[in-house]
Amino acid sequence: MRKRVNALAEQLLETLEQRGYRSTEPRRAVAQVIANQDKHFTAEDLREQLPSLGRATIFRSLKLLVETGVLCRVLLEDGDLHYQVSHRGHHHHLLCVECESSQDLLGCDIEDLLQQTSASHGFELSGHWLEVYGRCRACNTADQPAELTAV
Amino acid sequence: MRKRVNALAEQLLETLEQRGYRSTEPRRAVAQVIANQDKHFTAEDLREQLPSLGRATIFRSLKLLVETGVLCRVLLEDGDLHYQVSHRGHHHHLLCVECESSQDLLGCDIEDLLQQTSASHGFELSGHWLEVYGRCRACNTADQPAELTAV
DNA sequence: CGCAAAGAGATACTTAGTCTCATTAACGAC
DNA sequence: GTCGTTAATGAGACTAAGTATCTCTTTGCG
Repeated sequence: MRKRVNALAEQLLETLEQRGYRSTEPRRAVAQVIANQDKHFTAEDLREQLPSLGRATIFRSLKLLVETGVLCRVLLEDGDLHYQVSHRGHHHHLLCVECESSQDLLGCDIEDLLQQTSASHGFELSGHWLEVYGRCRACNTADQPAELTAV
Repeated sequence: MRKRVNALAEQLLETLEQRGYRSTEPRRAVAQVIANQDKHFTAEDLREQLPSLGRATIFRSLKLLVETGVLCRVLLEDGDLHYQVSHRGHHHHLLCVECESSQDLLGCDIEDLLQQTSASHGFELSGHWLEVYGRCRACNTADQPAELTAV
C-alpha cells in the first residue's frame, strides 16, 4: 500500500518535478519529513529523522529546495542559519525566541522605506534580508500572569 | 621605536582594556590589521595577514571584539557571515555587491514600522536583523557609461 | 622582581556543507 | 515490460568556520 503523503510534501515534490528533477524515494522521504516540521529546522534535524539517507543526499535536497524557492533560510539571532518552508516569494519572518515558531510578516512595506533611504545614500538597492525576533502571541499570553495582563 | 598604531586600532584595544582584558602582542596585531581593513572581512582574511598568530587566537580575538561591540557581523546575501568594525550601537548596513564596501544606513527608522506591524500579529518585538544589498554610489557612477547617465 | 592568572599556540574536535566517484534507480523509448 | 541513458544516491574524503582542551608563555599587579 502506497503511503499517502501529505499535501505539503506532495507540493514540494511537484515543484521539483516541474523543474525536471526526478521523484526519487529519498526525495519523497525528505519532503515528507520537511512537511512535518512545525518550526525552522537544520540539516541535522532532518538527518536524525532520516537516518537511512546519506548525508550528502539531505544536503543536496535542501539545496535544491532552496534554489527552487520551496524552502528558505532563516537567520537566527546568533547567526545560525536554519531552513523552513517558504510560502511566498520574498517575505520576512517573525521568529519567536521562546518557542522557535515563525510566522510570515505581512503588511510590512519596508521596501519603499529602504528604497528611499538607500537612494539618499546614493545607493542603488537590489535586495535585503530582514529577520524579526520577539515573542509570539501564544508565548506572550502563556507566560504572562493574570495581574500583568490586567495592567 | 614603537610603531604608532592607528587611532582605530588603539580604540579597539582600549575598549578591551576597559573591560579588564589584557593588552597582548597578538591582540595588538589583530587590532592593527582590523583597523586596516577597508571592507568586511573573514577570520581567514585576518589569518592570511597574520600568519604568525595561532588560529584559535584569531577566533578568540574576534569573538571578544564582537562581544564587546567593537566588531559586528554582517550577513552576506549568500548567507556568509563576515566581520566589520561597528561604529554605533544598533545599526544596519548598506552592502555593495560590487565592491564589497559597506556603509551604515542612517536615517532609517525601521523600528517604528516593525513595531507596529509586529504588534498587529500579536508579536512582541525584541530585536531584528537587517542587511541591505545593492550598489554603492561609486560603483554606480563608475560602471555607468555617459550615454546612460544622460538618459 | 616574582608570581598568579590570563592568554597563546598547537591540535583535536565539531558543525555545516561540498566534492568525487562508483553504484543504483528513474523514466522515456521501444 | 525491458532496456539504456542519465540523474541521483551513498560513502567517504575534504573544506571552512569555529570551539575545546591542554600545556606553555606572557602580562601586569604587588
